[in-house]
Amino acid sequence: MYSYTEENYLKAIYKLQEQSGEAINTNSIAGAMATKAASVTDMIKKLSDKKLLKYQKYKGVHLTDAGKKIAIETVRKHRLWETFLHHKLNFLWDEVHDVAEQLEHIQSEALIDKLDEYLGFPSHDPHGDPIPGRNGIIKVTKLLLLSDLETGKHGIISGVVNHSRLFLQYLQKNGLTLGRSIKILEINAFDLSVQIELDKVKKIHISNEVARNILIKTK
Amino acid sequence: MYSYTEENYLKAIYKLQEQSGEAINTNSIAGAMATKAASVTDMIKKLSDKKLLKYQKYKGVHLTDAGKKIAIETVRKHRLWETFLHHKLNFLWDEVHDVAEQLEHIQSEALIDKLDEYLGFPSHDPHGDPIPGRNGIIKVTKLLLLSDLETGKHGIISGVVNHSRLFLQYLQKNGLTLGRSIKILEINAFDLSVQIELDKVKKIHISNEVARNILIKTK
DNA sequence: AAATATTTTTAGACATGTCTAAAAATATTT
DNA sequence: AAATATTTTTAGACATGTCTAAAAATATTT
Repeated sequence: MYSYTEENYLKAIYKLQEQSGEAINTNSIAGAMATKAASVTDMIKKLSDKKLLKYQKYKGVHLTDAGKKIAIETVRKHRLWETFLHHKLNFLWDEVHDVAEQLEHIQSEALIDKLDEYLGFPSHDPHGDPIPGRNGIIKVTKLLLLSDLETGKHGIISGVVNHSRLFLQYLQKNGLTLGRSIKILEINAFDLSVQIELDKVKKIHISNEVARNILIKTK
Repeated sequence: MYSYTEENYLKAIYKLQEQSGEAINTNSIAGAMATKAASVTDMIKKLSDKKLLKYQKYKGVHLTDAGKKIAIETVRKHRLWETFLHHKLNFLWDEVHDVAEQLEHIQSEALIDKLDEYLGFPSHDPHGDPIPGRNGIIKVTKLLLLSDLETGKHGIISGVVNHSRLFLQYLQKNGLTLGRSIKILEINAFDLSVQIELDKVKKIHISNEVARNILIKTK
């Protein structure tokens, strides 16, 4: 149907669009795709010809419904595969992305449906990101940044902002994994670092930089 | 490392080589790859430059050790994925090939090793074909064609020659699946069709055409 | 508003893999 | 062995996706 490259462009544009809400410019796509602006312009024309996005020269781009559908399907596949790799094959949560980046392009609806069922129709991937349903609907849970919680508040670690391996490994090492309960003990007024209680027993001190990248579900 | 296309050529040449033992000519590769002889010549040159095969103009081709290694790795991946699809995702044995054809090109040694372990280091795929080990060694079991068994002989259905969906579906429908025990009751001298006893209870009549495509392990 | 900086597009090139049509080499028939 | 048939290769083209360098458009500074 669509090439790997096309799917990757659509996915990248979709993610940029979700963040900014506005038309996406050539350079930001080039950044996301690790390619050159000239290449982006070329590809944009192709995707525009295929009615997957709307394009006005020099004005940026936004996905059509058809383009968005493909982007979401690709995200769905990616997150289902990540879940498989983590839950079934025991990959660590910082190891799943690169392989899923390949697996997401396998073309077989039956495969994805059966995988979904095999995994028990998971709602979230190993990083806490929601997995779109086969209908393309994404159930978004309202999460707060740990850095935005006040002293005394508590909640459950439910996602990450930064997805880099370095950050994920740091969290893993310090037991700051999905599902852990946390409580804010003290916020340092000087550097905004936070003292937290993990799982009602362990005390941990984290920087504001870290706190700004952890998503918490409060009840 | 190597492109999908390169891996597919190497796999095709490997399989032709296993069958014939001799140098493989351009046309037979074109047939196996469903492409034109001119395209094969082009690709052969590239693979030859990369030292994956030996090539003499007009004389045909045979794989080097390096080429054979890649071919076997690709076969290993293909058969492990087929096993996964069948055993874990409940694909029928005639449904696994096409998806595995895509999955075999995913590049991650860790993935394949973990998949192998997850599946319990299977020795054979859903069609009874041996799965090469990570060291590239293929354990070949000596099997006989059902059509070559004499009256009164018995054994276990352990493989198929023809891998077409039509044939696999026929076998499935008639209960002629891997692991079933069979005994030759009578061979029709006229058309060489065979009356067999399946699992010591059911009597089935199959044509010689079918018998020539079922592999039996005799003790 | 003119000058300058930045972003985006265009033009032309290249790599990979494919093809058709014609030429060359090899195999088979007479 | 010459004629014919078949197989293989070559030449030149095309599609996809990428790039560099230059041109064009837009945004920002003065």
